[in-house]
This record gives sequence, structure tokens and C-alpha cells, in this order.
Amino acid sequence: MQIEKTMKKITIKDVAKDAEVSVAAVSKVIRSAYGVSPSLKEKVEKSIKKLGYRPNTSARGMRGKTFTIGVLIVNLGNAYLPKLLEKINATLSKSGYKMLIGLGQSELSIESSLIESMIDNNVDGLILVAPHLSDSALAQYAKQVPMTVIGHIENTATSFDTINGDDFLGARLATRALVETGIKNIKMISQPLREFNKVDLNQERERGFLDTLSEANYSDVTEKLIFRASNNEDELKKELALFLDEQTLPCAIFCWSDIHAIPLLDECIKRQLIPQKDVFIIGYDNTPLASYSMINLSSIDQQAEQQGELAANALLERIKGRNTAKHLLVEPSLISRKSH
Amino acid sequence: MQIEKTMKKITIKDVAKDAEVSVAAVSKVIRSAYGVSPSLKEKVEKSIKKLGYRPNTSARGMRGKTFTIGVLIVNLGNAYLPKLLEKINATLSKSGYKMLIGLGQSELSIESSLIESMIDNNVDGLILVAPHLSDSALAQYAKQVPMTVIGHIENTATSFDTINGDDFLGARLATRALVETGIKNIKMISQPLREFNKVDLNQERERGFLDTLSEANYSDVTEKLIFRASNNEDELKKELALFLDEQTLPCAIFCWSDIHAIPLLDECIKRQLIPQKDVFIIGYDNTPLASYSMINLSSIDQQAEQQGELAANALLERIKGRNTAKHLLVEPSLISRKSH
DNA sequence: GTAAAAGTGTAGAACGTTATACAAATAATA
DNA sequence: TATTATTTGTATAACGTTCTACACTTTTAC
Repeated sequence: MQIEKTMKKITIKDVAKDAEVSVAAVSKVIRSAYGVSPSLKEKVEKSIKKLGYRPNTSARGMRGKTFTIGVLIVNLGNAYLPKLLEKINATLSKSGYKMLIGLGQSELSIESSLIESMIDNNVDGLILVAPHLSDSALAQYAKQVPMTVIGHIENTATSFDTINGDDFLGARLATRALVETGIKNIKMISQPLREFNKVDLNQERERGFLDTLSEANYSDVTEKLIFRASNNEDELKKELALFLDEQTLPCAIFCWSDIHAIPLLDECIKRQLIPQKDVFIIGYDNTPLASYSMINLSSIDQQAEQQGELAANALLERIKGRNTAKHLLVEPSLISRKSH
Repeated sequence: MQIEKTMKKITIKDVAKDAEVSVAAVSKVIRSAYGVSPSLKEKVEKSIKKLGYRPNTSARGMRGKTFTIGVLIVNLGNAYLPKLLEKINATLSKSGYKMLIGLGQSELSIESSLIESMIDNNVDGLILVAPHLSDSALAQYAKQVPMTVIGHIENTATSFDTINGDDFLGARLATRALVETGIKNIKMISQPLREFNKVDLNQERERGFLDTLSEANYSDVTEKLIFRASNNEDELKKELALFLDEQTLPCAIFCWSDIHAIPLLDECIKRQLIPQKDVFIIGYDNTPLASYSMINLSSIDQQAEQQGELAANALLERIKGRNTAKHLLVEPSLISRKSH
């Protein structure tokens, strides 16, 4: 802790010398391995403290563990990430692990190279958040390093764990609530389709949406009720404006994400459309913004924190040796505000 | 690129064997070091591609460079970070560097240990974003690794670079605009004071605030006009409510950050106070949220992207050998919307 | 009192790179 | 042609850890 006078890095050798003991002994103490006497332990720990020694992660990576977990995220702009990441971080650090975040740029090639870069850093495990990669690509990486994936539905995967909100249920909750408003024109705003994955979280939401409408005896329940908007922020605005142009009011809209719901609501306000009268909107993720009284967006909360904790723990278990897959579903809930 | 059949990691040895050449030769090619013939180069590159070889960062870290830059952030919730980080990432990757984000939790001890953890990972350089650490602590770390700091004013530092918005000017722009509204009751909402730093960004904003008021011949220009609110989200709400209770309307308020301005505006709306009539608010950072028409917050834009690029480039220069300090100031501008 | 078991510490190889020092081959100069 | 430079490739010692194998003590069991 104290400020070292010299800039030379303190290595395990220095500690060994200071404690008048072998390098191997010091290593044993650090790893709390078997076969060290209390007196040895004390001596070494004293020297470690005195010199301010910290094991070098790179060197560790070459033989043993690095106690580092790579976390991959694609879109930092998504406001549900902070809570998630903080919880992952907190959970990991309880077990002495550090979190390293890699930031993808929603381009697939970058996402791959980021994962590879993490692997090259010898992380002990990987948590991917809503990756865009294909199932098979994920399976490949999972062979190389323990892995847990959040926000990517694939419950047949055997080589990695998945943690998801129950998106089908979430969509049902939202759609149900919209149905109950009595509005007949109900739409959903979704994401572009992914080509290569069997199921993705958004398909589940779409399924829940359509399913609920059918159940409520809506007529003409088809994919046409689903509008797939771009993820690009600038495009999105234009597309949403066009979308609104085409709607007959009053209109109820379920958005796959607050990132879409808030700009949509924004566009509505601009047009002087009144929530709970002309438009009824429900978002997803219950982003912090949703709760501001100027926005007041109803949204599905999918418990990011719980997902983060589950993911971190699942990964730690995997690192400890579990090699069967876990696929966990977290139950979402509807937070009702003034937008529907 | 292709999918490997085997899970064994491909090392430089494998490449050497495949290319029928020495390990040293391969290393030379990778580093594009002096003394390799075109034919050797070609052979090796072919094998690298064929085997999908990627150098192991840990191993690299033990001798040479890791081509990894650590970026430290404290509060992920701050919506001005995404743009900043993305720009840093983009700039670094142009030069073949990877960015690794470490997430602090606004506790000092964690911040230190995070930096240390980065150093232990043998990063080639460090970018700190708005660190809470003391000047002297920063100087200590700067001795161990090339470092650039964003959002921390200390233009006497010699061992590291700093990149900042011109906070004095930014505050002046905002305050000037508030003065021009004609409102007499002008306040500022700032952050808690930092004990150990000579100057910090917020003090600069406070200085700009007071300075402008004096210049405009306001009477009784003292620190009492500055309200220091908590950074904790929950506390903040209560404090802002109390703050508003005490104000005589109309009232103009300059907030040191949109993170504070938006909840403040929110509280105003709740109380049915009308912006541009009862309250006049200007924030800082020009967060994406500010531009939503439900929020419509005037804010000082401090060009996060430019700061990110400057920081990344400054760091790369330092890594290349520059050892004099650079202290750059980015000029901010007022984005006028409907809150003042 | 001896043999076996348990406990405690150490030597040293290994991990995958880099980079220095050098050898061999080739080209340039005298 | 003999000498000196230059170019090209290689052997190998680091880097800071971990961990296996082993040796030496001490304890336990009979």
C-alpha cells in the first residue's frame, strides 16, 4: 500500500529474498496451497505487505490462472448495462476475480476479434452480453474458455451457460396490458432479424406478442403487426416518424427495448399525441430514464442485476469444474407508468 | 480465421514448425523487425494465416509490449461515457491497440486497486477518466506506466498528460446565458468538494460561475450560491427537492452535470414549474437524453469525442517516447434548448 | 526402537513470447 | 583474390509465475 521509493517492479523473487525463503514457498503462500506452516505463512505475508508485492497477471497467465474475467458488451449506449455490469463486477470480486470489459462495435468481425483478444489475455472465463455472433461461433469459443452468455437464447447449448429474462413472458405481460386498454390497433416495434440463430431473444418477444393477441381474439394476427426498426440511432428516428405517419390512432405499441420506446414516445410528444389517449406505449428493460416524470414510460423490468449475479456465479461454477450446461430464466415484471 | 479442429492453442512454435523456420524468425516477422527477407516473410505469414495463430498477450507482456491500453472509468451511469469510450477505442485500434475497460465503483481503494490490476496486466498505457484519486497518487502511477487523464485538471503534472474541456469557459457560457434571461436568483448545483486536489474540474466550473455573476454586477456573489449535492442517485433526489423548496421563483440554475440537471428538471416538472418561466436550467455534458423533446435540456457540450481522440493520441505519443507533459483544453459550447 | 506416514520446504522445468548476440551466407570493396 | 560489410536466419537467455517431484523433518503407529 505504501508508496515505493523505487520504480523497479517487485517480483516474487524479491519477496522470497526478503522473507529468506524460497520462491516456491512464496508462491505456495500466495496460492494458499497445501504444505505451508503458520510461521512460514506469517513471514511471507509480512514481506508481501512490506514490499507491496502484487503478482504479475501476465506471468500467472502463462501457467495458472489470471483471476480475470472478460466481459463483452456490444452497445455501451444501452442504459440497462450499468446495473448489470456493476453487479457482475461486485459478484466476481467477492471471489477475488477482476472484471475486464471489452467493447464491441456491433460489427461481427470486431466482436470475434474481441473475444479472441480476451482469450489471448488468458482470462479465466468469459461473459458475453447480448452477442450478435452465431450459435456455432459461440460454441467454438466456449471450447476454449469457460463461458456464460447473457441475453442470447440457446437452451440447447451444452458447452456454455445462458442467462436470460423470460422474454416470452415479458412480451406477454406487456401485450396483455395493451390489450386491456381496449385499443384495437396494437403494434410491436422489434429489431432486425438475425439470420443465423435458431432462436433469439427478440423472436421470443415477438412470439409472446403475437401469442397474446391471438389469445385475445384479435383478428388478422400476423407478422405484419411487427415493425422492424434499425438499431442505428439516426436512422431510427426517421423510421419511427414514418411508422407513426402510417398509424391510425389511437394506437398501442410494444417496443422491444426502451432504446426504441423513448425515441418513439419522444416523437409522439413532438406531434402532440397524448399518452394514454392517442398512444399507449410499453418498453422493455426499465431503463433508469423510464422513471423520470417527463418520460414516465411503462416498461418491462427484466432484473438486470439478478441476471448479472446469476451469470457471474454460473461462470464461477464452470471455472470450478462444472461442465454441464445451465440455462436460467429470470422472471420479468411490468412496471406501470403513465405511457399506457 | 477458419475453425480449428483441435483445441490446442497454436503457439509461435507451431508456426515455426509449419513454416520450417526458427521461432526467432517468426517473432521477427510478427514484430516486423529488421532482418527478414521477403521470402521468409511470405512463408511465415502464410503459416500464420493457415494455422490461425495469434500471439499470446500474457507471454508478450513478460518481455515486450501487450498492445493493450487500460481505460479506467468510475461511473458507468454517466451517459457521456459511451461516445468517449467508443472514440478512444476507435482511435486506439487504428494503431493496433486494444482497449480494456476497468470499472471502478467510486470508492477510492477500488480505484487504486483497479489501476494496479491494469499495471499487473502489463498494459502499455493507461487512460483514466475523471478519476477521484489525488494528484500525488496519480503521479505515482504515472511513473510506472504511460498515462493520460481525462477530466482531471492538473496542468502542473509533468509525468502524465491531461485532456479537459475548458470548464471555466463552459461555466461562463452557461452562466452568461442565465444572466441574460434577466432572472436575479441564479444558483449553481455542484459536486461535493474534493479534499486533496489543488484544482478540479468542478472548481473551475464554480469559478466560472461566480466570475460571470460578478462581472454582471450581481450583488452578494459568494459560495453560498453554490449548492453541493450528493452523487448518490437516491440521496440526490431528496436533496434536490429540498433545494427547490428553498428557492424563490423564478430561479435560474446551472448544473455541473446533466446527471444532476435532468433529475432537477424532473422535480420541477413534478411541481408543475414551467421551464423558461419559473425555472431556467442549464446542464453540462450535453448527454444524449438532453435532446429528447420531453426533456429538452440546454446543456454545455464538451465534445467528448474530441477529448477521447486527443487522449488516445496523446497516450500513443507517450508510449512512443514523448516524456514531456501535454495539457490540452477543448473548447465547449452551449447547446440551447427549451430549459432556459 | 524402527517403520511408515504426515508435514514442511526447495529445486527447477515449464508456459509463449522477445530480443540480444552471434553464425553463416552473400555482396561490396580493395 | 582477400578482406570487409551487409544481409539473413538461429540459438538461447530472459521475463515472473506455477506446480510437480523430491528431500528432509517430524510425528505417529506398532
